[in-house]
Order: sequence, then structure tokens, then C-alpha cells
Amino acid sequence: MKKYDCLKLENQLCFPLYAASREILRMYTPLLKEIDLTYTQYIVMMVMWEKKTVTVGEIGKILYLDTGTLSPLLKSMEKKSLIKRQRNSLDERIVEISITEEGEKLKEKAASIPQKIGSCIKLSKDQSEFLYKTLYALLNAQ
Amino acid sequence: MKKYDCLKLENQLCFPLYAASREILRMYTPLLKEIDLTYTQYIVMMVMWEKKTVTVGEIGKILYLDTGTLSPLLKSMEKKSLIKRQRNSLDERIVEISITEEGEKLKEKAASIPQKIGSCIKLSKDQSEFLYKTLYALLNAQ
DNA sequence: CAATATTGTATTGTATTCAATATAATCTAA
DNA sequence: TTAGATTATATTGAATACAATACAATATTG
Repeated sequence: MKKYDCLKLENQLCFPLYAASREILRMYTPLLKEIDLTYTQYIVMMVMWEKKTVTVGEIGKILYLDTGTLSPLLKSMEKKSLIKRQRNSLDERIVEISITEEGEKLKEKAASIPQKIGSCIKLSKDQSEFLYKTLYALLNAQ
Repeated sequence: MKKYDCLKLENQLCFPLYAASREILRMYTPLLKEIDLTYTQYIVMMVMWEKKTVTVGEIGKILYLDTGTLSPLLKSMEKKSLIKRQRNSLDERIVEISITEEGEKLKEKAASIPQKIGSCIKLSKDQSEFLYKTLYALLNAQ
């Protein structure tokens, strides 16, 4: 291995991770546009569909997003009536996010998306499972 | 598997891909700041260190980036004297990007980065190799 | 209890990303 | 050869991301 080989694109692990992530986002965009969501809004909705009520900080931890991303995002989602924002009365620092009926209804429309994306991703079951595990190993190690 | 299980975050393959990619970017940021590069500029430099001269379109194909990203990026890199932009005289549509001496010199400073990043990523050699192959399988299938 | 530290969220600034559109140059086919 | 198609790059607009900073509320400590 020569001195600068480590700087070759083909020897990078991070680059295909970065590129694949963006390619997948590109796949989602037209599908999510049909239900007027962006990918970030979509994963926030996933959290909301499961949890019903959470704080901004909890969403951030679950999705690895900081408040600089979440604050304006949640405001725009409130404007679309998908969620409600409300200060916790016992601790005014905390903002509780809860799902609205309209937000709940969107779940029906979103239900077909995972399968559509799945059919675009040409990986075997083994590859997908290993990829899933390895990515979480990477995330959990941070 | 219940009707809406496919919409649970834990059943998504794309989410950990997206999150891991951003976590890795976050690792690079402080290291790259020392040599005044962003991650996108860094991978463009990797292309330049290898190819010396390429067209905008070729960079886009290699890095899976479109001209909306590359055009302003390359202009700012030219402003920093890392590259030169020049219209091809035989086909004026084409813009040739070539590396400058200053850009070449930056390679020396960047050489320590891959190892520093590598030491932050807690994956076994097997995991890394599989991850690499699977991500390229995903990318090449698109 | 008051000064200080910590916590939770918001704001600002910079830099992507990419879809959509525009534009100029080149190619191609009738 | 010339009108229309294609190609290569640029611009615009919308939506992230995140570092850095700010700020208000709460907790802690001497």
C-alpha cells in the first residue's frame, strides 16, 4: 500500500455510505411528494405514529438530529396540522410534540411506501439483514 | 407482521443508512476544518488527486452529484485556488476541471485523515469489507 | 437563599442536495 | 442546411444539516 492510497476514493468506506444514502433519499422523494412529505418529515412521522407524544429532545435522540434541524421542521409540520407543539406545564423548557388526527390519517396513505422502496433495492435478504446489523453496529458504537 | 409494521422505524433499512452517513460526516467535519475543506470538497479533491483533469459531468458521475451541487462547489474551490475551471475549446459546453499546485500540496495535509477516521469506526475487518461490498452492490444496482 | 451550572429548545449562518428550469453549444435528420 | 433534439453546465428555489450561539427555565451547591 503506497503512501497516498488511503486517499483514493475506491479505498474509502465512508464514500459509498454517503452516496448510497443520497441515492435512497432520491428514490423516496417522488413517492413522498405524493403525500406532501419530505424524507425528514417522514421519519419524524414514523416516530409520531409509534409514540403519539414525545419531546423534541427525544425525537432528536431517536433520529440523530439536532434542534437546528428539528425546530423549524416541527414548526412547518405543525403548520400542516400533522402534529401539535405544546410546552410542558411542569417544565417550561420542554416542548411536547403530539400527533393530530390528520397526522394519524396520513399513516394509511404512507403504508404502501416501504414496499415500493423495497422493490427498488436490489439486495438479497441476507445482504439486507447484514447491512441492517452492521449499520446499527456502527451507529451504536458512536 | 401487522398491517403497519412496515412503517416502524426499526423495520427500515434506509433509516440507519441515512443516520450512519450523517454520523460519519459529523466525524469528518472537525478534521477537515483543519485543512479548510468540507466533506463534499474533500471527495472532489480525491477525484482531482487521482485524475488531475476531469469534466464537471465526470465528477458528477463518479460522486453521484448533480450540477446543482457541483457548479457552486467548484466555483468556491476555484476561489480557494485548489482547482482551475476552463471551457474546452473544441466543445464549449464542456468545462474542464484541473488541479492546481496548491491543490496537489493539500494532499500531504490530508494524508492523515483516513487513518483518524478509521480509528473512530468500530467495525471488524470482515464487517467493513462486507459493508463496502454491499453498499457498492446497492449503488451499482441503481 | 443566591450564585452558578445544567438542560431543553430556538436562532443564525454556512454549506450542501436536488428538482426544475434555463441556456448555450453541438448534433442529427429530413 | 436548418429546425428540432440532445448534451453539458448553470441558476433558482425549497428543504435540510449542523456548528455555534443565545436564552429561558430548572437544578445544584456553597
